[in-house]
Amino acid sequence: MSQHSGSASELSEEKAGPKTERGRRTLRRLLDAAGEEFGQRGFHETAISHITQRAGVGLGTFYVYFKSKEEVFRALVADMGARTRHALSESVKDAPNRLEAERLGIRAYLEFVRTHKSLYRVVMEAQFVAPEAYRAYYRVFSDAYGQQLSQAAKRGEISDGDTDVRVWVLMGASTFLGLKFGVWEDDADVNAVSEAAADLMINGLAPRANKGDAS
Amino acid sequence: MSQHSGSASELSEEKAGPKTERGRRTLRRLLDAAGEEFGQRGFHETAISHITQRAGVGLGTFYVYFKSKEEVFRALVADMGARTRHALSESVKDAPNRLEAERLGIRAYLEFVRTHKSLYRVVMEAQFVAPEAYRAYYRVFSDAYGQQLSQAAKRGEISDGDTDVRVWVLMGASTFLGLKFGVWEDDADVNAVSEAAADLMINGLAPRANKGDAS
DNA sequence: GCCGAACCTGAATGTTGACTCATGTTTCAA
DNA sequence: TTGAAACATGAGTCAACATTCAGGTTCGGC
Repeated sequence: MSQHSGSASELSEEKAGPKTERGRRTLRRLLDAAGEEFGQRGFHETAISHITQRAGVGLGTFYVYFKSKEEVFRALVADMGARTRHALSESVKDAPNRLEAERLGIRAYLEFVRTHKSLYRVVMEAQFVAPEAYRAYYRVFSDAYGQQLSQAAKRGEISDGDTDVRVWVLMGASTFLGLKFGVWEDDADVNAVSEAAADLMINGLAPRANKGDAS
Repeated sequence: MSQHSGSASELSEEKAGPKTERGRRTLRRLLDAAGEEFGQRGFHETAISHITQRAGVGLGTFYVYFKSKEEVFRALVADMGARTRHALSESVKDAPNRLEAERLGIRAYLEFVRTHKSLYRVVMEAQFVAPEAYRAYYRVFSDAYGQQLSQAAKRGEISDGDTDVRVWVLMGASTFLGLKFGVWEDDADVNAVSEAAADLMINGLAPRANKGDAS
């Protein structure tokens, strides 16, 4: 209901980025500043004036680029989603099989979180500030992830099992590892952590049948 | 610095619950109302007046029992921690071994989340509203969980591995399952979900060596 | 060297809501 | 019965922003 924006040509409902170079630069400054502030102080502790000050622009300028505080926040969540997906698919690109892809994925994810702590916190806070954006973030993720797992199972690279459940178990594991070892303890050995985690995800907790291991 | 509360006998720094029955009842009403409101609308969307109205008391009464909005919130997080720990240790009480305990724990956790959605959301939001309480919540959890895993490994009931990492992987998995199948899709089959999850945690993704399974 | 579009600005507005406090009311031990 | 401790109350205070707006400034094509 209430879908009457006026002009008939804009189906996508308002968009249109900056027209000049100056505008694009200002937009980027605002986005970066917002990411830092939201990530550091959280959504509610961050005032628009904090963002504009950090960006080095006037308060009013903010509203030239965004309709509201929530809007930047949503933009940041979407941005983080795109970047994360990109980083992960890159890191997994030439994995020989799914188990190896998992291993690589976990490591890449941890490293990515470390180098994007602010945006990572933004995504997590989105659960409360922008629930729809949060769900969308994980929906996109889980859809792609589920595809991969199903196909791998079909190929026999991994055992059969409930894909949906597996996806959420794996995303949860990565997310918590990211929080603990990426954000809170950013001095931990990423390598060791991701190896241990991958081992658990691949082999489970069950005791190994035979201890003999040929190199 | 600045530790001069006056009376010398109060080492624990302010506490002292209600003295009368009336007081205890009012306190409980406020806590319950706060849990509901915070869980439903979130910390920042909840006004103290919402809480007192739901509790059926005057606005000022709130401040008879709590020093601030944050304080109730923290109390709720602590309460949820205690309840969750209790529910889980009960459910796992007579598991024959650790793998079985994991299976039971996951199911119990999911069920618990379903029946305590509001407080569950409060705990998650604590990450941003009361970070210290949030970390404490997981610290207590992971300490106990780590103990269990280490001992089980020593007993040979589970394979060896980095306990700290495992604890966080498992907590993350449960938390996300709780969010997805406990809060968001509360019509999913808890049984199926927890079985599938337990299977993954216990056996991992790796293809089973021999398909033959003797009952 | 001019014009309109694009962009910039920060003082002013208006709302919201946590917290205070002066004033009751209830309880209960003596 | 009584007085004081415990409890209850809600109008009023006050600071903190999000958002608006009326009035600039800069830029690129001509």
